Amino acid sequence: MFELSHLRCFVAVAEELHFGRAAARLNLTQPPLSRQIQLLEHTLDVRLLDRTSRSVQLTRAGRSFLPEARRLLRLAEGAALAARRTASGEAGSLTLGFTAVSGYDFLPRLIKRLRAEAPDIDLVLKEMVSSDQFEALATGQIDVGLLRMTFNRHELQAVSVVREPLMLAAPEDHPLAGIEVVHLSDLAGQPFVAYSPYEARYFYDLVATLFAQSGLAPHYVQHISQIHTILGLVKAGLGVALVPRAARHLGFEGVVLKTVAMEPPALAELHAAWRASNINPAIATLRRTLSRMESTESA
Amino acid sequence: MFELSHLRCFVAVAEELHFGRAAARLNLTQPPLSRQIQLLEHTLDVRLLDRTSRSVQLTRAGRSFLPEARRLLRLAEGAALAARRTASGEAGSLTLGFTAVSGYDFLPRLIKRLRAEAPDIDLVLKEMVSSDQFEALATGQIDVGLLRMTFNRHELQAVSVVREPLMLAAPEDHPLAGIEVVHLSDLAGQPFVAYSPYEARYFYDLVATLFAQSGLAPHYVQHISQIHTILGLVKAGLGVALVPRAARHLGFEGVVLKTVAMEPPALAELHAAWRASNINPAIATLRRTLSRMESTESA
DNA sequence: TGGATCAATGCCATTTTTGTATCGATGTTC
DNA sequence: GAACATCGATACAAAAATGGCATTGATCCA
Repeated sequence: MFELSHLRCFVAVAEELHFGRAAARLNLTQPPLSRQIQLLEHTLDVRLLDRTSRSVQLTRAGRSFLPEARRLLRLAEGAALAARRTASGEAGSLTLGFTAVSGYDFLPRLIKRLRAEAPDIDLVLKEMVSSDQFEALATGQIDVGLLRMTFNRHELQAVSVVREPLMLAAPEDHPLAGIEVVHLSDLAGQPFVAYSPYEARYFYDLVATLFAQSGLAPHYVQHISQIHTILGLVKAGLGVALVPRAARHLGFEGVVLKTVAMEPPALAELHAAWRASNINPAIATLRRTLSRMESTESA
Repeated sequence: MFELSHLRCFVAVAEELHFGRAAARLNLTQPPLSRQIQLLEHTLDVRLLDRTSRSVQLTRAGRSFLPEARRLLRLAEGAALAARRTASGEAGSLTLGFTAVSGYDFLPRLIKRLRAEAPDIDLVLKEMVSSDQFEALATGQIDVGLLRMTFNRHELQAVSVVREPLMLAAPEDHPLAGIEVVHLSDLAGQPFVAYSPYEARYFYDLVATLFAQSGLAPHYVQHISQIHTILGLVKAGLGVALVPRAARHLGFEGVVLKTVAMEPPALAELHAAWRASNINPAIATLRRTLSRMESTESA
């Protein structure tokens, strides 16, 4: 497997397209640089550069690899900086992670309440997908996450803050748009804009389970991670989709949302979660706000 | 600077919390493993693990570094795989990158047209920020990007597809919500929900330039990358914001959009761009669709 | 108190990396 | 066409890095 130093060599040659100048830039001589590139290519089993005694050109694979290499080097530098910053100890406030969908309605409501009840809490907001939030909670990068729980995580405490049904999203001129209440069987054979199994795993599973239990096999036409993009594709006529009810707060033009009759209803659940061992006092304040929201408001 | 092999050592020890077992896992003996960890710590100038002869514990910095280390290792593996896949040559269709905002209106319209005019084009959609699209265009990962041009890129060909003014987003119960046409001077002193200088660089610069030219210094309260999240925070009362007119297609509940009087108007411009040397014939088809949209439709 | 466990350190052998010198290929000039 | 310059690859030797064995020091348990 390659090392980051190999990537540095590759990036230098790829940018200079000249082994001598690249070597000078790395404070090496040309022969070891030549050998490092060969090592890298051997490790990958991919030719990254076509070279003669007179010219160096990136192959197609080399051109594809270059931004990846740069990205890895950049992330490595960032990781080193972040480690030093963490070690130096920086005072925190309350860092709140949140998913995109929670930003449509729940987050605004939470923030409004929090500002009214605890105006001295300094809030830092970080949008990230639920899987990234789990890691960020474990490491203390965020204090609280608004996320989708996929299975029991005993190191976290969590409360359910939103339970909402899925609704059908259809173009406003779609046959199903005129029906008051849609049945799952109405979706049979419809082109379907689906969730990405990687980046929107929670919703992908929720919908897949629903279809499996109903014996439906819709025709998937795209896999997308973001709700607003899904609504855009529905608007464009690519198909219909099932989206959490919170999407109605977007008021996406050209798309109608329809109640779907299901028993039991497929509910999308949003949790607020924090690490039990996190001693940040602002978490207790947030928890009180959350419990007051639960008892007085519904999604 | 550290190497990926150092990260492998660290991850093994961090997961095992025992140098002997971690060493066995790496097919090493314990002493060199101990030294590699010391090297890594020395390189970072950060203590990652507190250890006695009896126990190994992650420090706070170590806990923060662990997911970064894992991520780097994962990305490195992915980069190797991707390089091999590229080298083996895979036939493509038309891969289209697009920004989140273009997903609100332009992309759905484009897709609708394209499906009508060229139904045999197999479209692969990838949402990514403009800076990532530039890299993806250069490497052939996407054929065409819907993106914000930040400066002239002579290796790309581009056409402007949307030019839209910024509008003021305010909570519907805000004093400015009742005014028909807002002036920039009305924004003086207002809490302002701003764009992230990293992830929404184009809009950050556009707004910053506008304020600098108008001699305004608003009070920034948050830096956010996604428009719909900005609208959510505006709804929550954190402040007002300037958003591209396309946001009106959202009809975001609780937020009103107001025309802002400016001369010259600050226009947000979206381009379709492709690499001049990309010979994918589907690009020509897309270009024809784009030129027809330009002559018959406006944003 | 003695024995077991486990991370750190010392010393040495092995492996890897780097630099110098040279070779082979290619392009330019006369 | 020959001579020269340029530039990546290869050979050889020296320097640096890595891994293993043996040992030390600290801690825990019976």
